[in-house]
Amino acid sequence: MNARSTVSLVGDTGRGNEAAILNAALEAFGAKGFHGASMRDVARGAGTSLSNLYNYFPSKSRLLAEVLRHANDELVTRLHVAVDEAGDDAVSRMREAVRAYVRFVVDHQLAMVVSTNEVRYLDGEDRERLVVDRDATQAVFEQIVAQGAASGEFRTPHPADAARTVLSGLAGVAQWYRPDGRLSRGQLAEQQARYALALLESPLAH
Amino acid sequence: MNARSTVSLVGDTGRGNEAAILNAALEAFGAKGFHGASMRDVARGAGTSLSNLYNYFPSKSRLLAEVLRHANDELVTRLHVAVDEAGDDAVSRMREAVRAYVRFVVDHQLAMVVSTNEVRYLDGEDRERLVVDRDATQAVFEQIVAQGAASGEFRTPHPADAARTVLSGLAGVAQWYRPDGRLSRGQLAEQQARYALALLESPLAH
DNA sequence: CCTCCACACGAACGACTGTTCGTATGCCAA
DNA sequence: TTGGCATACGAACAGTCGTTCGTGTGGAGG
Repeated sequence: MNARSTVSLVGDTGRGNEAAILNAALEAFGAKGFHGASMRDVARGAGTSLSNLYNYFPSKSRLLAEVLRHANDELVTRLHVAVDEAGDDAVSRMREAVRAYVRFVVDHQLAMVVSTNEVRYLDGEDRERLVVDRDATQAVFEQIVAQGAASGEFRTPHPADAARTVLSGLAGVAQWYRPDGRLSRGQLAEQQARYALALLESPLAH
Repeated sequence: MNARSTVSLVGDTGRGNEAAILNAALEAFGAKGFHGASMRDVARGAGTSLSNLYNYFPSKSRLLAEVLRHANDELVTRLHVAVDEAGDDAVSRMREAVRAYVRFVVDHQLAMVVSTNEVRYLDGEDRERLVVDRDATQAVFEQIVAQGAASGEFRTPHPADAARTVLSGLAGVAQWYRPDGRLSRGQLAEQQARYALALLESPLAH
């Protein structure tokens, strides 16, 4: 079945066409890249006029920043819910964190791709804010790995480096995943969880 | 020490300013992205005139294609040398392949970043040719993992998927590596090799 | 000497870019 | 009714884009 979710990243915000513009911007930036997509592309996708975009966002780069912020918020929320609902041991928590991450990639692949590929076009405050938000994601994984290293559940040295490598691999999933692929959403999540636990040298995981 | 190599990706090609143009294009595309960088940027970086670029490359996208082809050629060459010089067992071959890959990332980080981030702006024959070339890289890793799975050196199921995950993680290194980081080139290569072997569930590796 | 070819340049073209301006509509509060 | 505010639009601006054109130079081969 493996159908791609058609749920938009941004739900209604209560401000006229704001959500439509944000989702259209995500589509445009995802399809053509930040500099390859024009504000006219975004307006067309949102079903509104070019000049009306500037009633919501003061510039193109700020529009990108808002798109990325919405994407990261959704990811962080999902991660915290998943980890909170997991057991107390590091293996369980890591497994659930990876599962949640992969499910986000499958549900909002475009958002993930844009997040990793276009973030470098931000500058100034917008960039700093997003870096801080992204560090929060990394901290979730780092803390779990540190816990597992302390308890003996993970035997990998340099927990912080290992956590980053796991995250790097997960982000990579968005680059090659195809909704019509061989594995279902759940199977992919399970497989990635196994890879992560193996990389962390968890003796009991397999 | 960790000094970044200052060796250019493309050596002299025997055709006037060709190498300078290719290297300048790599710098420009890496700094601003394919659509963010202009042909005028490339010309300035190469120390030549805008119109002269078209004596060497018929279009901007073809210029990108040639840059990516040079980068991939260098990577594939290094990989084959490393694997050929390794022992016969899969663990040794994988370790050397990962080491060579990481060393390429360190030596030519910009080329690696551009390869992963800008390849999607190619289309038509240029894109197809690069996909074929990239499959050759993947095949090197897939074959090693398959060998190790058959011999029992690797216990991971679905060798092809595992190989892609390893490669995906290695490509990710280029996104976060900094020459002034804590680890030396050799230490980073060693660490990534350990991660790869652990992910492949190699019982003897650690 | 002459021709050819590789290499180099400045100027220009039409298309497209992000952004601004002036204006209009309709709704809510006073 | 009046005023203000959020939302919406078309037209226009100044700048940049990739690409082409015409021209020029200098060395190699006949």
